[in-house]
Amino acid sequence: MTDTGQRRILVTSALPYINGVKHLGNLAGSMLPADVYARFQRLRGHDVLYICATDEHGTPAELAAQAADMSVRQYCDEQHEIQKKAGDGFELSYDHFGRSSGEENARLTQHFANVLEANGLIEERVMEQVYSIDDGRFLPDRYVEGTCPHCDFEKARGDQCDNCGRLLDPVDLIDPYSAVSGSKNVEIRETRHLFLQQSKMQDTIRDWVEASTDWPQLARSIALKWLDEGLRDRAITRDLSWGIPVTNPDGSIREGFEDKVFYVWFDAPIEYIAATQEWAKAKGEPDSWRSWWRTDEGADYVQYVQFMGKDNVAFHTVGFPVTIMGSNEPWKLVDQLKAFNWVTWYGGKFSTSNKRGVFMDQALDLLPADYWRWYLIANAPEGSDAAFTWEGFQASVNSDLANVLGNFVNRITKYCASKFDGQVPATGEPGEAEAWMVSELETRLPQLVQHYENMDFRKAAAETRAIWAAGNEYLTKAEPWVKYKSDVDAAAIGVRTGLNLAALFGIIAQPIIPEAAGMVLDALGVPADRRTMTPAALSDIPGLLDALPHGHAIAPPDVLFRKIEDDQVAEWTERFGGES
RNA sequence: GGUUGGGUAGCUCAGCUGGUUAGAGCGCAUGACUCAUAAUCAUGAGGUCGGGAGUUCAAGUCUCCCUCCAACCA
Repeated sequence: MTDTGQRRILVTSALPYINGVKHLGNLAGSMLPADVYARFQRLRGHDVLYICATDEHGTPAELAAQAADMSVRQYCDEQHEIQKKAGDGFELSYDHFGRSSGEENARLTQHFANVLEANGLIEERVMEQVYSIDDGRFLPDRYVEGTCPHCDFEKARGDQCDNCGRLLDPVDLIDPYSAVSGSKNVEIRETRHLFLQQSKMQDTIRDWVEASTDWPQLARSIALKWLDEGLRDRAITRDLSWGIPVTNPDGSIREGFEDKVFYVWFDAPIEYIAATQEWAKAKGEPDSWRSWWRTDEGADYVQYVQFMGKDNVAFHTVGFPVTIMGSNEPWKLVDQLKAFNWVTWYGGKFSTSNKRGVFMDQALDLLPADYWRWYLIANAPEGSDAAFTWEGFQASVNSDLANVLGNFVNRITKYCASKFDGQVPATGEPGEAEAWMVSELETRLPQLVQHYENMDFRKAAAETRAIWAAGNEYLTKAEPWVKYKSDVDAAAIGVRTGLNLAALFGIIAQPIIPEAAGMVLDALGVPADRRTMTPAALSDIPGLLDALPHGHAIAPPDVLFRKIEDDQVAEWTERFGGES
C-alpha cells in the first residue's frame, strides 16, 4: 500500500476452456464476479489488473478440431475470438484476455519444468499407455474409448466414464478402440513421461494452506481434503502434438519426448503469469508484468485475488502452488480466493444437447448484458448451488432494475424536465426529508463498500438495491409535486436532491450494471472524474446530494430497463427449457 | 463409498462468538399517492427455524442420532 492508500490488486478468473461458448453458470462462477470486483476496486481508486485467458491445450480441443475438420491452431483461433466477443458483449473488463497456446506460456511452462526438475521435483517414469498400431500413435485420455470396467458402459472415454462418472485410466478399459480411427488394433506399450512429485511438497503446501486463514471455508476444506488424502505424483506430459514441447534448459527438444507435450493441467495456471506478460508486451512495456508477479520486484505489495468455480479449487490451492513454491523462485502466490458453487438450470445441469440452459451468446440475443449481470450477481451461487429460473429472472429484473432503479431515474428526470426546464434547481434548503436521506446513506454506503471488500456479492447487490429503494422512499417524504403547488423552492430542493440521488445510484451501480449506469450518468452530465467510489468521494454525503452544478442541464434518458413480459418467459421456456 | 455444504415464511435467501415478541426481497391482501415504466410509499397476513434426544438459566445458533437434497473426489 502506498502513502495515498492506493492498493495494487491482481485479479484473475479461472480460464475458460477453449472448446465452445460458455453457459451462464460458467460466467457466474468466475468471470463475472471477478469483473464486478475489478470494477469496484478501480472505482475505489486502486491499481487493478484483471487477467483472464482461454485454456487451449488438451485432448478435447484436439478432438473438436478434428471433428470440425480444422487444424487445432485454426480451431483455437476461431474459438478464442468467439469467446472474446462473448466476454466483450458481457462487458467483462479484462485488462488482457490471453491464450495459453501463446509463446509466453510455452517459455514459462518450459522454464518451470526445468527449474522443478533441477530442484528434484520432476522425474521420468515409465508408464503403460494404449498404443494404436493402425494410427501409429499412443492414445491418451479421450483418444481411447471402450467399455467401462466399473459399469460396463460401452462408450466410456479413456479419462472418465460418462455413464457412472468414475475417473478411469485408459489402460483399464475393456475392448479399447481408437477414438481417432475406430481401430481396435491396439495394444499396451510402455512409454516414458515426466512426473511432478507433488508428494514431496505435501508439508510445504499444508503449512501454507493452514496459514491462509482468511480463505473462505469452501476453498479451505477442499484444499485440506486433498492434503489429507495425500498429494499424488502426476504425469505432466502426454503423447500429443498439440501443446507445449518438452525442452531441455538450452531450449532443445528433450530426448525421447519428440512426440510428447506438457499436459494441460500443468501449463494452464501458468498462463495467469504468461497472460500478464502478453499484456505487458502489448502495451509496449515488456517488463511491466514483473511488478505484478515477482515478489522481489514489487509484487510483495500486490494483493492477488483468484475467482473460480469449486471444481477448480484444488488446482488453485494445491496444484499451481506446487509449481510456484517448488520453483523456489520469488513468484507471487494467491492471497485471497473466491470460490463459487454452480448455477443450475432449474436445479439440473446445463446441457446443449437436451436444450437446457442459455449460453452466453444466446443470452445477449435476448437481452442486454446488464439484465443478466444483475440477476447472476444478485443470485450468485455463493452459499450453495443456485437455480436459474425464468420466473426468478423476470421478477428480479422487473422489480429491481425496472421498477426500483429505472423508474426512479425516469420519474425524477421527467419531473425536472417538465417543471424546472430540465435544469438542476438552485433554490431551496435541505430539510427533514433530506436529513433522513443523509442518515440512510451514512449507514448504507459503508455497508455496501464492506460487502464488496468481503466479496459478498449477493449482499452487495442487495445493499445496492436497498439504496435505490431508499431514493423512492425519500421522494415520498419530500413530495415535490405536492409542494410545487404552494412553494416552488420547497419543491426545488426535492428535485435537486432527487437528481443527485439518481447520479449517486448510477455511480454505485457501475460495478454490476456498467452500461445502464453509464446511461444514467451521461444523461445527468456527470463528468468521468466524478464517477468514482473513492473513500473521499463517498465521505461527504450532504455534498454528494448537491454535487450537480446548479442550473446544469439534464436530459431524461431512454427507458433504462424494459420489463420482461409473461409471454416472453413462456417463449424462452419453450426454447431453452424450464421446469424440469 | 468418502468428504463438504445445505434443509428457516408460498418462492429465493440473511441470521456473527447461543440471549428481548425469528428477518429481507419477491408474491399476496388492504390503504395512500399521482412526478413516474399499472410504477412508488405505508400497513398487514403468513414460519412449532427437516425429525428426535441432549448440554444450558437460555438454542434456528453448541453436541449426538436419524432423514432428505446438492456438490466434489487429481
